Amino acid sequence: MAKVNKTKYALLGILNHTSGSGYDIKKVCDSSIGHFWNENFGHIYPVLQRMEDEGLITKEVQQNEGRPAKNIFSITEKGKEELDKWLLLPIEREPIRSELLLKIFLSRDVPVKKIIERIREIKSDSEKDLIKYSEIDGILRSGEVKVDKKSLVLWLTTINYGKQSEEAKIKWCDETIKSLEEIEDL
Amino acid sequence: MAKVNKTKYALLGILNHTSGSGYDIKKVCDSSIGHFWNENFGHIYPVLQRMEDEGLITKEVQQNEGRPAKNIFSITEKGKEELDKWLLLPIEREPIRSELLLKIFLSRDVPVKKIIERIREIKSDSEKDLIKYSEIDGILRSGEVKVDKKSLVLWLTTINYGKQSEEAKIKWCDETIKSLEEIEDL
DNA sequence: GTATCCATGTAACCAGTTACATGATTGC
DNA sequence: GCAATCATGTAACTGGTTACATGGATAC
Repeated sequence: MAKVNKTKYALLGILNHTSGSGYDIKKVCDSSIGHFWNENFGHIYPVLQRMEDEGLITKEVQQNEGRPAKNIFSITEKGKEELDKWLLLPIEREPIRSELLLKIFLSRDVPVKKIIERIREIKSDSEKDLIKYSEIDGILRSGEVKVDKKSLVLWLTTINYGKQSEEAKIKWCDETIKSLEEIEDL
Repeated sequence: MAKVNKTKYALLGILNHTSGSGYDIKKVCDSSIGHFWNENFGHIYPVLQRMEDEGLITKEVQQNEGRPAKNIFSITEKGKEELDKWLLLPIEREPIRSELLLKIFLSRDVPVKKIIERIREIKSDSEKDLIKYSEIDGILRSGEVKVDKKSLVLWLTTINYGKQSEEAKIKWCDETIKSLEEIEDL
């Protein structure tokens, strides 16, 4: 079984929400879903092209004064069907690759002090992320963002996922530093 | 900046612990570090070849009666240096791509009941994983596995990471199911 | 007699990344 | 004057996956 192109579904899903250009999609990826999804232009444009060829989306050129023309893409019925089908498919357990855990696992010959330093950095990053999540949560709950109730709930759950993950990571950092300090003389 | 080949360092790290064949390495990947790292033969063999060419490892053919010959690889001084250098480098924040969160985020048109079903599956998977982690933890603590004290502590922290993550995920599932039940009529 | 393990490797393929090219406009 | 934003795209590349090929040994 060949690897599924998930970019396709991500773009389809974003266009299902609002029609837009490749550039617009990239903005959504960087802002709204940046905490769990990323895309880059080098992939977005060719995939949009392919999707148009497959009839999943349609292109409409929009002229703008003083600005470059935009290719506005919209999802078709066929595209909508394909998206819905994918959304109902079980979530694939993708193989994990954690550089952090690999490094820890292999750090027998690294001085314990250095490892602790590294973990402290990780913890500090997580703390910053946690604050960011709280901020996004606040913005979403403030009502500033115009969005239907159901989507709002769904979006909040993705933020909550981030929060839970970071909290767990911080707890792990604390516990790890503690056990490392106990063997610091080794 | 080109993407770094992490397989290289994973293999180097494993060989730094014990010399062995590609087949042996694959076994380590599937068992000891399977919960946070994966490799496949189609990548292991060519990378080992390349590493030998670069002088990071050496090959020795080992003949065995009644079994296929094995290529036993050992890390060289140069390889050890490169590994140590990498281990001290800050951990790269790799872009995350969570199919779970993407699907949730895009599920506006999916019936809430279906989403809840899906989350229950996720929760059940996490519960199973949690049990597995506890089992591995037990084995490591039992003293059955022959390993130096420092490595043992490091390995236990990777297991603990898994535990914390799964616990956080379970908590998220519960909270998510609860908020979805509140909007089930939408 | 059949499945699994041992053991190595190649070929085809695809997803995704980075760098480059182009050029106008707006804000500081 | 400079940086950032708007906007689209291509080319080169690499990392990693899957499928295929081979074949003996062992366990049930």
